[in-house]
Amino acid sequence: MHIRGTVAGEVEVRSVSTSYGESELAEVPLLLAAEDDGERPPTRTFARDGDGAVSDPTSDYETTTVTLWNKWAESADYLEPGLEVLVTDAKEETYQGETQYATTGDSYVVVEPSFLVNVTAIRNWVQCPRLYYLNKLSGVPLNYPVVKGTLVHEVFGDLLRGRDLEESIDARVDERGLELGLLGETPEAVAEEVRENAKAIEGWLEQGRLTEEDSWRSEQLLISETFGLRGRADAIRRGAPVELKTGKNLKKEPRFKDKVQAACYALLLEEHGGDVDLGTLLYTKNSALDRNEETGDLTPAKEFTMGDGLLKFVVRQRNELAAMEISGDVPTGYEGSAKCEYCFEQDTCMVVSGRLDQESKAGQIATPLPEEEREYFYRFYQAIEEERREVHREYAKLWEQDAQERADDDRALIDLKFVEKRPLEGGRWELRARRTSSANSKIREGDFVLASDGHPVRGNSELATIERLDDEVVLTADEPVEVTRLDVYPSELTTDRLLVAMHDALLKGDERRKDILFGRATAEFDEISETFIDNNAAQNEAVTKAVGARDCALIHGPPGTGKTYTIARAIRAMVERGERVLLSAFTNRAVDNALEALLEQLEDGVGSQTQRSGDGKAVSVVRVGSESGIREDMEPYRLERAGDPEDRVAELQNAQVVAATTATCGSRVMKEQAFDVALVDEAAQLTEPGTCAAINLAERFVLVGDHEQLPPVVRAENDLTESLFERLIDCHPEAGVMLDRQYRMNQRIQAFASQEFYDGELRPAEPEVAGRTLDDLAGVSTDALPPELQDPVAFVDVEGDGGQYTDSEEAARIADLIATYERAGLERSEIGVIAPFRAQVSEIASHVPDDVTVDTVDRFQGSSQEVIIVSFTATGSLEGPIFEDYRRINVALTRPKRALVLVGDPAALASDPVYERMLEWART
DNA sequence: TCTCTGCCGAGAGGA
Repeated sequence: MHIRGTVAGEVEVRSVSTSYGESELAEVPLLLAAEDDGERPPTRTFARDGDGAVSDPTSDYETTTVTLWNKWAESADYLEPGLEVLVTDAKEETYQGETQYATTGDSYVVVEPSFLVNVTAIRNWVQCPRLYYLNKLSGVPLNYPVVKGTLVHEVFGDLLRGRDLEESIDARVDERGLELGLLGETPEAVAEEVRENAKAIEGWLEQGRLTEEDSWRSEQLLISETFGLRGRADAIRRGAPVELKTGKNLKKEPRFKDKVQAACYALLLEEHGGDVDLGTLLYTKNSALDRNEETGDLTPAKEFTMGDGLLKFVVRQRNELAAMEISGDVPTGYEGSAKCEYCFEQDTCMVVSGRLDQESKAGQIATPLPEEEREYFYRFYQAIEEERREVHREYAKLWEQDAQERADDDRALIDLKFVEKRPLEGGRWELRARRTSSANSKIREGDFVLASDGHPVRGNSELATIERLDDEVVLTADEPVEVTRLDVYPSELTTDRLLVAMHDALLKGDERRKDILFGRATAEFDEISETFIDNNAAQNEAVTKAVGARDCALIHGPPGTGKTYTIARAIRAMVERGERVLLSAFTNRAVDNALEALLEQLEDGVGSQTQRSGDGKAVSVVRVGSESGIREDMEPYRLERAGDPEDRVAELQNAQVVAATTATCGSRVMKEQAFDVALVDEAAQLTEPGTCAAINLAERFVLVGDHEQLPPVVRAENDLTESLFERLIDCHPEAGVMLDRQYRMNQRIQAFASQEFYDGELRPAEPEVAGRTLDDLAGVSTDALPPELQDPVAFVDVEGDGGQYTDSEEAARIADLIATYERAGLERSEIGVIAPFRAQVSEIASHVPDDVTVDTVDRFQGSSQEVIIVSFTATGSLEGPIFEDYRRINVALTRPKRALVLVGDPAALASDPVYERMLEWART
């Protein structure tokens, strides 16, 4: 039976004499819960909250002792109270009348099984725990061996799927044009080298075909809920893992870390019903010239038998890694037996140790960072790792939640009916399924998802790209899966990049930059006499500061104040001065909006320049990002990654303006780029490390945003919730400018937000704005509206149905209001409805016509409408965290141009002072 | 059950 529980106290380790000799044992007090539903293997579980504390240790729970024998006793060192432990194939014993458990010869002990560890992470960890840590901190830089290795793997996969070798090489090399260009490689030379490696693979494949019909499967993503492992095996041949290595290995035996990697895949396969005792490592750089002296063997393949001992060793290593990650400790390198003098990362290791004043086996060089910087590092390291644990929790939900729960959570589409699988050129597959309901989910076109025939972890599943998602789902994948279900596949990519950005800012960052970030120096500016914007003093000052900033400028742009225009004008001025500019923001949408404004601005700019100097040179602009993320009309500016390396790299390198999300700024390709200025829009929605990803690439930076609107989205409550923008606005008032003229709202609409959030400083830019009403719109007459809707701000009293997250009475009333506006001549597309909860958004959407935009506050940020109707969805009181953040109400109230209607229960709203003031304002 | 976007996925190698 499997035993699962939390460590409930101190672990006792001792030696005992047995009939087999001296044995180690560890006695672990464990808190168990009742048997679960029996769907899974007989496992005893317990309930625990996020901090590892048992949430309700009542009579449902029982404490017992699990004895871990011999090697498993080693794990006792890090079995802190609160850690979760799973013991497979345990035996039950009775001791002094109490039931206890112990490991058997077949047992595995898994620490924190819900913490999914990557196979490659274990490989690094086995090599040296500190190497694992360093890789995490600084990422893998762009270098040729890595790119070549990736290429050979891709070609290998293609060969297994039956693709022609030359066709595969051509296509794969072409796809990596940009990277190869940055590395200064020619396609011919790379293709030749890949061909060399591929020959070794082909030769070996031929051998296999001569002997018997092999059964192959390429690149399968495997997840183990028992061992807490995930990884993607290069190939599986007759049920056993095959790992490809493009490095050289002339020894008889495979390298140990490679064996470890194969052993991880064996464990994964075992959970999926396999019985693996053989692993193959394919060293493709080994050629006929490297004939094995002993055996005379020409093959690059090295087979080895996978003993029980190796598999258990691997699990213990995984445990050690998981325990360290949970505790937040920093590895020193003493945990392993690697020799520092052979290590490629020795220098990096010593510098990191020195700068962060960490203990390390390699020793320290360089002087430590100032204490406040080290404190910052550890604070943000913790915060980012907390985010990572939240991502891990998302993975765990793949098996902890049942299908319906995941669908209700919008994380899965479970209603699919498989239609067909069709082979594509190049050996990949197109999969089609029909949707049988209109259930919504966060899955969208272009996403990477787990496509399965029933269960994302236990069933047959494959990573797939969503090509189309309407009544039918069209996917592409490496292998054919009879898909009936799609699950969101969580990714650690963002957290990885945050960590690297923070590391780079502190350890590679320029001293002056850090003085600014830590408030140790005052921001300086060049004198600029040019006038950039005639009729708006604040905007002109903002552009002047942005252009003249030697360190940074901070532009505070409340709703409707033309920050996008200001950004565009500033970039144009920078470009005209010959500077190279990075334009970034957190979301693709924000990047595209800013880019659109810039393109308009540049058209004007080039025109006027032509008039002035006769030099009408076009400015080259490039948008970096994935096809699915970039808005269609910006597609012509998208940097294509595939193609001739020289051309690709020239396009990027010569671009005067590069636009990309902050996440993309952390990519290997973007990290190779350098800019004079980084301009970050919607900076108040970015975490500090997120902002660093962009500003790390530039000499100076300009942040544009509004910290009175919504903060960054983070999973865990921690230091990431405050933006760098907000912090710098406080500590560098000399660098800040607030845009104080708004071009959006009627004066009456703007009054409350201005008073409440902007100290009354926000004003209409022009009389036309202040006095705008629905009457300005063609065919609309305010007189046709009932008296209560004739004022630009109206309150509609609806008592509500008392529902927690929905209110059908409000929804019905809103449908009436929309009909009323329509009768007065408004187009449906001119009306927007905002609700706090997604459930209420769906409720309202089911009451109103399709062409009325209904969405949550969060998703309305950044856009505006002629008429906005707000559904408060609260009866009696304003309970719930969503109402606590007043920035959300600021966003909702500042979306309309000409009319705002608040719908809700006055009694509920009056229960909070801010909402009460809002009520007064709306009713007068 | 509060709100939620990114990312070409993971992994590719060097003695």
